[in-house]
Parts: sequence; structure tokens; C-alpha cells
Amino acid sequence: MKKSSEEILSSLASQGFRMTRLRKAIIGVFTGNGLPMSAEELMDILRAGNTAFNRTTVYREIGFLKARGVINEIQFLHERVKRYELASLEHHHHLVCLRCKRVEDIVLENDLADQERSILDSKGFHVTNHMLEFHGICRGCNR
Amino acid sequence: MKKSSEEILSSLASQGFRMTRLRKAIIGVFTGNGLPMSAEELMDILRAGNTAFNRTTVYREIGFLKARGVINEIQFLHERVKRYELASLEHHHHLVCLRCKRVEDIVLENDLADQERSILDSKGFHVTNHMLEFHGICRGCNR
DNA sequence: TTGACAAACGCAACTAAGTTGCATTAAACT
DNA sequence: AGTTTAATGCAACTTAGTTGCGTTTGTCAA
Repeated sequence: MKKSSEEILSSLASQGFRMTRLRKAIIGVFTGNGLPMSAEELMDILRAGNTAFNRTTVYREIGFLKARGVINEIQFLHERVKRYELASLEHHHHLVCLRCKRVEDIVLENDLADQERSILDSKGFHVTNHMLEFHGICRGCNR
Repeated sequence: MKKSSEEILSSLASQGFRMTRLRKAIIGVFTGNGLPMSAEELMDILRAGNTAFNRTTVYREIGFLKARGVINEIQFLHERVKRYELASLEHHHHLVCLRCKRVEDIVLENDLADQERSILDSKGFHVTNHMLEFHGICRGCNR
């Protein structure tokens, strides 16, 4: 399910896109980091690894990877920035702790299948996707 | 459940806040409009009703009503603007049609009670709130 | 009714987060 | 090595709000 940096790069290369220095670095960061990252955080990580970059190019690369389906965009409720994570992760949701602000992944067994069926029945609305975010207090903050 | 403009205003007045011209107008717009509205849309409606206003004051009023729990903030995934709706509406979620972009409300019977229980069991994370958005094709667009 | 007080307002300037246009550079194939 | 076009870098711009600060105006008490 979760793709490696090499798999992603060679799949892009096979579609005629180039393996540039920055593209490799950015895909490396995403494959090495589970949790949703903002553009700014991504740039901090690049900086920390001494990878030179230009803001515009980073934003364009994020747009590119999003358009190719390599990463997904996430918007947390109380934030103004967009976040991104690898699209090839297992379908999951996020638990956002209101106290420590940390984000945890959660995989729901059966997910929202029941709810989506009932939406189709009651509204005739055909759900193709959903986005769900839980807020609360994590185990660590609860004692 | 759904509060009237008068109920909201008198509750605010009882807490020492003033019934200003703009506050009345804005609360009137929210109580008269079911669906989540952006600051810009709110201002369009005020303009259409010949209510004079200042951008800053509208933003401050939104902040005020949010802080007092009169309205809730919503962030749709593919949008950059924040939206707001009356907090006293019944707990519900949104169906966003990918084709016509229209937003519909949905009230789930039983909501996410099962999922939240399983999150507490498996992660020790105590969910106090959640936010859920469904994407798909609405009945109208499906024929 | 008038005064005083703080809530609310209006203006201008600022900020965060990203976007666009355009000229330049550099992967990858021939 | 040459050519093509994807990718880059810079500067300027945009959107969606925010902040500071001096002014106005509801509301309550005298």
C-alpha cells in the first residue's frame, strides 16, 4: 500500500516527468514522514537537510504531486494552512488533540459504509469520498 | 433547537453586549440562511439589503459571534475561505456535490457514536467533537 | 437628560500563505 | 552535442483576513 520513494519516482519518470534534485528530496520527505505536513514544515525539513530550494518551486511541486495523485491535501478545521500527506497510505482519519495539538492516525474498521448507504437511500446523494476529523483529548493528555 | 434572531440578541444583551445596527443585521442574515456562508457572501447579502458596513467590523463581528458560540466555523476541503453557520442548528454534516458545488445538510441517525467508542477503546483518545464532510454527486446531477 | 464608560467602529497599514508571468536553466532523449 | 520542453527563480501580485489606534455610540446611572 505505502509506496517507496523509488516507486513513486519511477512511476513519474515513466510518464515523462523528470527526476529533479528537488522532486527527489520532496518525495523523500513525504515517504519518510507519516503525518500531514504544511508547505512551511516541508521547507523547514528541506532546509534542515541542506537542500536548497525556492518557495515558488516548492509550491509548484506540491501542486504537481497533488495533481498526479501522489499526495493528498488536508485542511484541519482550526488551521489556515493546507497540509499534505502521501496518498498511498491506507485510508485513515485524524485524531487532533485539543490540548497538545498532536495528530494521530486512525483506521476505522468498516469506516463510514453504513452512513454512506443511508445517505444514498435518504438523499439520493452518491458519496465518492469523505473527510473526517476527530477532536478531543489524547491518552497522554488525559492523565 | 434553532434559535431566532431575537433569542440570540437578548441573550447577548443579558451578558452586557450591545445591540448594534450591524450586529442585528448579521444575526438576521445567519438566522435566515441555513447554509454555511463565507465572510464575503455575508457582506454581499448585507450590501444587497443596503446595510452599510466596514470589512474589519464584519470580521470582528464574526469573531465575536464565534467566540460567544452563536456561530460555528467550517472549513471545506477544497476551499480557502472559512464558512460560518448558526451553532444552534441540529448537529449535522455536509454533502458537497463535486459537479454543481451545492451543499446539502445531512443529519445522521446515531451519527458516529460507534466509531467514537471504538476510538476510545483502541487509542484511549476521548473524542469531544468531530467534523465530517461527504463528497460526491447529488441527486440532481446524477441524471 | 446628561454624562461617563466601555463596547463597537472605521481607517490605513500590515500579514500569511500562496499564485502568476516571464525569462532562464537543465533533464532526458536523439 | 543539440534540441526539446519540464522545471526553476525572481519579482510582483492576490486573497483572506488581522492589528493598532483614535473615534463613535449604546447603555446604564445620576
